[in-house]
Amino acid sequence: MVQLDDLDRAILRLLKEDARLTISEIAERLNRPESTIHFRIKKLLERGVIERYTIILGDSLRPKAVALIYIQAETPIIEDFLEKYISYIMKTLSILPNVLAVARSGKDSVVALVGEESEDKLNKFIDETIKVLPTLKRVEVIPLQDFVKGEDLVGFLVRV
Amino acid sequence: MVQLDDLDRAILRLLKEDARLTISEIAERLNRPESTIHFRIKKLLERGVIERYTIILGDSLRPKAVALIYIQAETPIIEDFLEKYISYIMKTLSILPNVLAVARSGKDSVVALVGEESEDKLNKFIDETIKVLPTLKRVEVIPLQDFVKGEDLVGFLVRV
DNA sequence: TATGAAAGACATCATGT
DNA sequence: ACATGATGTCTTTCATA
Repeated sequence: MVQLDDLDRAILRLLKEDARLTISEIAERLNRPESTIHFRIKKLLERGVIERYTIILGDSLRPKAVALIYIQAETPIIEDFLEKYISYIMKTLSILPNVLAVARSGKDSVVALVGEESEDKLNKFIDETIKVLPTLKRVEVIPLQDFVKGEDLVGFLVRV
Repeated sequence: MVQLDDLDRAILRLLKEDARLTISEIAERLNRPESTIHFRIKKLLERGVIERYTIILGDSLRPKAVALIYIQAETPIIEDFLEKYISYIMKTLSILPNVLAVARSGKDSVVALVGEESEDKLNKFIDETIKVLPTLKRVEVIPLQDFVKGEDLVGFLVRV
């Protein structure tokens, strides 16, 4: 479906590190003419290989305490209600500003990535805002510390 | 620690959506002179509020099946060995290209975000590459489907 | 810190190899 | 895929408030 050659990949890698590199800088580093780099990036955008450009926010704006929350919904008497439970939970979580990401997990579960300024606030948030949602059967909290890979994930997700 | 006014926040929000907006476009949208926008962005970069610029890769390069893996390490006879177990697990996972993120979780656990082209390949990868690591006590797989928030997380993390 | 104006750098496009 | 040149736009800097 996607055909990328070495040059495409090299360009993508450079832009991933620093999307503000100018075409001439990229051209110089890869020893190719500017016109070629320009053409390639244009194509990568047209093909949707590059979806969009964005910024990663620094430490000062990032929550200091983050955790994954695994939420299992109650099994309703009427089976069709499960979908309603799930979509209610997901929508409610999505609205909250310190919920960084929400995804469904299997038939009856939802996973959320949450962040707060401190551990205390995070625990308070989980107890007072998440655990009180209706139709929950089980809530597991998986704290995340010390990222070894994907560290700037939080700086990418955090809103301002 | 960080002092952001409304203009800073407005700029950050625009850049988060599209970091290729030119200074003049931003200036126009926010009804401020270009030099002011330029000055603000410069300051945001200097202060590290904006950490860096990057690209988000599109669907074609993203793994179709992603899951969180919760890994608990064995409790060693000699307590000091736990740290060695954990750091071995984390380092090993980090090297793998389809492991998108790795973080520690508490004393004896690690969480990894993994992605593969298909569910089959993902399960195969988990069985053949993750579960066979030494010193594991417990491995929980939490599949992620249908992101409702933070959807382009995968396009942000995926490598090329 | 904000602004306006000027200078230089850059992206973009057309054309041809 | 690469080269070149023309064009308009954008960034950057600086003097000033």
